[in-house]
Amino acid sequence: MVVRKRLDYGSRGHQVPAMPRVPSSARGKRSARRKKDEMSPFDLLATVAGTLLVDHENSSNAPGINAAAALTYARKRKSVKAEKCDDVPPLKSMAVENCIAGSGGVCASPRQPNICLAENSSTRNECGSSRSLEATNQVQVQRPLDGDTTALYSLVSSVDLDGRPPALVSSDSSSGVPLCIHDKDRNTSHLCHAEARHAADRDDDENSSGCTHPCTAGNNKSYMPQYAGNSRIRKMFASKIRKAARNKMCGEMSNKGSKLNLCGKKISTTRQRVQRAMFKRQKPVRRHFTPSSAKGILTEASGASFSVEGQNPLCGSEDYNVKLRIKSFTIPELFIEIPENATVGSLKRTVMDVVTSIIESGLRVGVLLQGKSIQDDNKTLRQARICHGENLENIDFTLECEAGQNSSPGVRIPEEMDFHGADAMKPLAMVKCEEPFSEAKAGYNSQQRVQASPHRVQSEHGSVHSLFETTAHEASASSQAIVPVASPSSEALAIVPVCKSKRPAIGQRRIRRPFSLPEVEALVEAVEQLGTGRWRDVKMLAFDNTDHRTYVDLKDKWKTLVHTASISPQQRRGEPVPQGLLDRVLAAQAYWSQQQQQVISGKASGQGCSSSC
DNA sequence: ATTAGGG
DNA sequence: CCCTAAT
Repeated sequence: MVVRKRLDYGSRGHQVPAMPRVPSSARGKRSARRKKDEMSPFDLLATVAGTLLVDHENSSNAPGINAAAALTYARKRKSVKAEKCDDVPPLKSMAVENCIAGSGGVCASPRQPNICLAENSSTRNECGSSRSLEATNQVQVQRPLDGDTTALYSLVSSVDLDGRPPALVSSDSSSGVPLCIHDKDRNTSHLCHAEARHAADRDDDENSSGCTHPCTAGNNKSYMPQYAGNSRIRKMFASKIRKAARNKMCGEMSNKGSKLNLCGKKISTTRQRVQRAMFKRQKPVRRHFTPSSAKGILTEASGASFSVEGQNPLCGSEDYNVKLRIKSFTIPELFIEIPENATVGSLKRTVMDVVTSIIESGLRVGVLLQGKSIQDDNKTLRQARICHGENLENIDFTLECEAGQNSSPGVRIPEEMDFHGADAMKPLAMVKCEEPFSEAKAGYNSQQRVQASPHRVQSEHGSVHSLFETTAHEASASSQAIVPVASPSSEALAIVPVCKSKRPAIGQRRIRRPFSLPEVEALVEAVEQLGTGRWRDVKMLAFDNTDHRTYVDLKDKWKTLVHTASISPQQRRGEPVPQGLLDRVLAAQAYWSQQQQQVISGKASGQGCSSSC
């Protein structure tokens, strides 16, 4: 293979340095060595002390870190990440919980997982009245009570969570507290309460080792600083969260329909920052993987949930027939991304498509009693303790995804969206992230949302980022944008707050985006010209317009390409890369590494680059 | 902000 | 892809 020699570097006038920057191989190695071998007793002490300090300072808000954990960190510093569980704020774990359609699926969340099952609406009143957007449907339900005469009327005790805003977003940039809207006129507050409890319960159910602190919700502000104060901990925390999220989203959900609540997708702020920065310094585009025009308006449909509106006073009766009426049934929350120039008609169609996809994916109703999901469908109501005399303060109904994840075509997770891709113009449903329920519990000022004007439509160019930011769990910040969503009867459900968070969300792994062949080709070509070690230039040369490929990504990709090229074809995985390309990779790698060697040797001998110049 | 490397 | 040390 002939390695392409220095060529004309085009407009940029790049000169391939005869002496490429010395890749101080020693640099990395040194650091690595240090990391592993130089941990001194001081490190341990410092670690412990620091951890304890942090713990102490935030003990009231973040019960997560404890002395034991600190010790653990100290002992296994290298695996601190794994230990971070304790630091996982309930908020994080919650967010994770609510994803329904795993990756690629739609995460809808019945923010108000309550259905108002009303028995002739005689007893119930407020519950559905406010939010019912859809037609009222009468449903006859037979409820065999296991031969027991226990009445079902207690079902009513369920929740009236309607007051809850579809999106728990704080509009106050100063507070990182997710809000639960309290509707003054309706006692929606308990909704938050109930959900917070659910969170806790779920935590327990899932053995989230020690990560059960849903109650810290009451004080987000105080709890956030904890992470801000210690970047290391924060990162570990983020990492932990990410992993938990990943596991939950992909694992849990596929098996048993998970709650249709929200999908906790967070975004790596750091990355965002980086990418944004790169965006700024964009230079003339050389490649065209990404049409830069595909920006769109992000719209969020309202979440769905219902409340049991009625109850069946069958107590003591032998009549097992229960007449229930679901007064309100809306689809779960979802995000839709659609070009600004799309027509209203297309918007409607898009919404319809998304809704359809959700429905087609299969939905089923889940029942939560005391925050715990009742999985066994064969249980009688009595066995499930859904009967008179039991603690029925909170029975929630949720929409659960019947099918596995990928069941919602065209729906993607926000982070994953490639706005530049060929399909960029296709409207996509997006996952909406919500704040942890537990957070909702904390009293917050509902006014914020109420004040929001229902006709604001976010359409600025930064919408993409905004959306991402919105989905970030850290939704602490921000301004909200309210997007009107088709809502016949107006009222709250129609208003979806979109939060724009300035603060980067911590820890959200980017979605995997395998390099396409054209991208690989572009990379190879660029490296052939520029060499290894000049990733920023490579980025500018071949991926300047591709936001999601950072120079680090390119470097990593090159690394994998080199590796791929050096192993047998049988061992290769993923989309096969043409051997020809791989050959070029090896050739370029060999050439440039040689160049670097020369530079190094030149330096070492103090000869400058005489040998190669 | 970049680069190099380990994970 | 992520995380980090060293530049």
